[in-house]
Amino acid sequence: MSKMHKEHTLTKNQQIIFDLIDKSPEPMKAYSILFSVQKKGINAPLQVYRALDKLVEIGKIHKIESRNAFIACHNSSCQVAKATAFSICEICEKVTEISSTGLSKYLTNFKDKDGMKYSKYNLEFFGSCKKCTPK
Amino acid sequence: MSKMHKEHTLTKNQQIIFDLIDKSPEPMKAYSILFSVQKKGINAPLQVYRALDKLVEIGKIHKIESRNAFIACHNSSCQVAKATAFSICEICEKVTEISSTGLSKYLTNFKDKDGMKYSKYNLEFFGSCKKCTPK
DNA sequence: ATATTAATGTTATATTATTACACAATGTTA
DNA sequence: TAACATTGTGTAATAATATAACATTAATAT
Repeated sequence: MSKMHKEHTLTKNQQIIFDLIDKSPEPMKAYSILFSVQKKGINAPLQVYRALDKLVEIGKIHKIESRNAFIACHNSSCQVAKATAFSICEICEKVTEISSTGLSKYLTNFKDKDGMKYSKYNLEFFGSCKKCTPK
Repeated sequence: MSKMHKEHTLTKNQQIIFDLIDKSPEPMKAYSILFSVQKKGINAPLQVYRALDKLVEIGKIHKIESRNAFIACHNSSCQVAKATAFSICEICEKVTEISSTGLSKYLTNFKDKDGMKYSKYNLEFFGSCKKCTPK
């Protein structure tokens, strides 16, 4: 039992769409996914959005909110999408999921002064990646 | 010189739209802003989006990415929109800007293991606010 | 004054996402 | 296994969010 979260058997549409996102080196947008899977019989936006919703829900993919795009989860410690952090290069748009135990501990334990109970967070860092930063 | 950021003189459209957002108890969406300001001579989406872009740029308002909505900045320490954190109640959709020196210090100084240089971050916490949390 | 930059007004269009409805597959559970 | 509930599918239509392109005007800088 090394997996952090329950295995879900993906349905056909979910599997097709997950595989596509998982293989993509960059975040994918819903309509670009749609165009890519039309040869596989997925014809309508809703079919894509439904699969995306489910995949996000079970933590197989994450939505990059500032980009309206989706990437596969490569971080077993981001317990079912409850605690996500990304770095985003504003030059080349490369997005990387951050897996820092320190960061996730800090944020998971963070309490605001209003005593609000948090069940989830999403953090997006912006900057320029190593490649795009002039020496 | 108590202000954290340079004063910008807002243009007419910018001022109208800022005032509206500033008075709103909840985040406002672009098209709801558009409907509200049509009596004041702002007729087209682009006029709203242009003002919003500028207001975000100078730090007078922030965009809540997960909601596609905008709130006025009430946090002098969020240096021109470079470092923003919000708490979002998933029940009543109340959004509050978090001003925690500890949090902003921690995140501003955070370095990932790829050595990426960050110039900005946005953090959104989700949960249920005091009002919406059953005792 | 004139060059430059920033903002405006307008039309059209692109992109992102959801509603509504009918039906099929799968999973309980009695 | 029959009945029921739940989840997923397919399709059409439409809503909601955001930008492109172009002409013009206002503000700022030299």
